[in-house]
Parts: sequence; structure tokens; C-alpha cells
Amino acid sequence: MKQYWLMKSEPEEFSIDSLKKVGTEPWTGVRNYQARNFMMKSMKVGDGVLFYHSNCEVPGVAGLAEVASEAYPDPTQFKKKSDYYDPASKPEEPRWWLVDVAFKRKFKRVVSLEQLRGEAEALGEFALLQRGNRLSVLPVTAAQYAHILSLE
DNA sequence: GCCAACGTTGGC
DNA sequence: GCCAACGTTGGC
Repeated sequence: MKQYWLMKSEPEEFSIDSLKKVGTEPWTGVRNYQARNFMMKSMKVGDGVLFYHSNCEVPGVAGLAEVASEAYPDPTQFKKKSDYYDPASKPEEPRWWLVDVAFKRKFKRVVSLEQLRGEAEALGEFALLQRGNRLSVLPVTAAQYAHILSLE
């Protein structure tokens, strides 16, 4: 059964337009175990991804992507010059894993967080809308995915 | 194993 | 830029 996810990115760092330009991007820099576990243990190639813009003027879902690889170790954890360098991680036992994400399409307009809050009842239990949530990779049900698409 | 201090996320 | 919420670290 196809699974769905929401993945956050700060558009100033990497936006839906950036993804469109490169086509496929390794989802580097996740340093949260829960988010890592979703990528490492649950994601399958072809899973649907809602590409979410965070920390910006209009936070919200900006387009669609899909999981494009099996999980593999995040190379940035071993690069001393990287912001994501983790001196505690060993190459023989990598701590951080990622998947590649491929561009599908950009929404005509962002389905904003504000809009999603207005649909909270229809969306049901949704980690994104929970108070204080900071998870950057989180699961979305097929029904939530379909509903969000209908809001574009 | 507790918990205070600290760092980060992300909406506003 | 502020700050609430949360995760992690490290001393004890």
C-alpha cells in the first residue's frame, strides 16, 4: 500500500523550486531520531511526499514529491566542514540516514498552514497541526493527502 | 536515572 | 527578532 509523508524544508535553504531545478535531492541534515526512523525504517521508493515550506512568510505545502531511493547513510555527517557534521557518528555504524526525494509538481499556490488549521476537523489527527510540533518528517494518511490536494 | 541547562525549530 | 515548545546533553 502506498504511503504518504510530509517533509519540511526552509525555502530560503531549499524550496520546491530548488527541487524542480535539480530533479532529485538527497534529504540531508535530518538530525532527529524520529524523523530519521521514518526515512530509515518506513519509507519505500514511490511513496508520496508533501513538500512543506517552513520558517517563511507563508508556511504550508508547496508541492508534491516522491521518495526516490532506499535509505542510505547521510554523507554530510562525516564531513567536518558541513553544518551537519556529527563527530559522534562512525562510518562503520552511521547514525543518520536519508532518502532521495524527487520532484513531482509545484502547486499553483501554497496550501498554507493557516488553511490547514481551518481544515483540522476534516484532517483529523495530524502531527503537523499538533501544538509545539517540530518534526521535520512526518506521516500523512491517504485521506489527509487527498484532502490537502483538494485544497490547492 | 533525574533534571537543569542549553540548543534548535518554526510560527508569529 | 521573539519566544514557546521540545530534544539532547551532561553533571551528579
